[in-house]
Amino acid sequence: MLMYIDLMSGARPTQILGERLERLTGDEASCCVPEYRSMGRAVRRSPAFARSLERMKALADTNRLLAVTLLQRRDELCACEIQAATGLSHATVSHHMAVLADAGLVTERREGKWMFYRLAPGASVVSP
Amino acid sequence: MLMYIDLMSGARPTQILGERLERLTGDEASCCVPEYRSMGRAVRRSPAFARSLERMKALADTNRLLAVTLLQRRDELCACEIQAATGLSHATVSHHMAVLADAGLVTERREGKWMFYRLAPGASVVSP
DNA sequence: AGAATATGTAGATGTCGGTCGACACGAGTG
DNA sequence: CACTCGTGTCGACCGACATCTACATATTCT
Repeated sequence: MLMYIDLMSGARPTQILGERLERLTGDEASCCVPEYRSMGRAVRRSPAFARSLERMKALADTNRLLAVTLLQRRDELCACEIQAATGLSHATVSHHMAVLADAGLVTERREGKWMFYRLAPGASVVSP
Repeated sequence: MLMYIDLMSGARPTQILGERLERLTGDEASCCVPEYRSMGRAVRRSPAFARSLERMKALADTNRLLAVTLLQRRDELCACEIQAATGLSHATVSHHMAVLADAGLVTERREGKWMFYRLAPGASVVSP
């Protein structure tokens, strides 16, 4: 079971290793050219980069990853069920689900007193 | 451009929503059944869960995600190039690349004084 | 209306980890 | 051998965030 996560949609894996190695063996004393500085800034400025980072941060927590994993099995869960599965206080669960929702990984649906969560379509799980 | 990240390979997305809703509308006062507690513990104990969490944590940092993104374009980079791109001290770069290597996302190759990094085959990037 | 339940919000606190400086080590070079 | 350069390791600092308690809000039921 795999999870798709988009990571820099605009990136193109150009293979210019030869050019770099040529520069390395040149007469330059150091391989740390300032070109890499601007390249790093350009990547960091990209909105796709910020979005990918936000999703990674959202999934880089034990309880949030647990919630997402459980949402893969039961396709919808209410907040109190997630609270039971994680053993956290309801306040912490509310915080975690808000983080997942802000990252676009889960969708919220209110039904009376209950709050139901689903995996967002963009974060859907596919079996290979 | 997508990145494959395995997330709980043993999970099977069974659809027992009807069963759960039936229990919700039953005579039980609360929907928070202790069954979810044991399910949460079972998922957390899984080695696949720990591995997925480790990878997510490894990618949930600005500079590490930047390094991985750059490794998608230039398929190999040395440590000093990553240092130039991130603007960090060499100590911090060394720490970050060790985290990525421990997570199985990059491979290290030593060549004299230089340390070269690549994306690990398991973390390869595929275009849809 | 009042009580009980489910969830959201605010503030406080404690811990994790990102960061750097200092030192060590190995490799190439004069 | 002495020196420089690239990198790894250790210790400390500090900001971010996960967590809780307490209170607030909304909904359902009596």
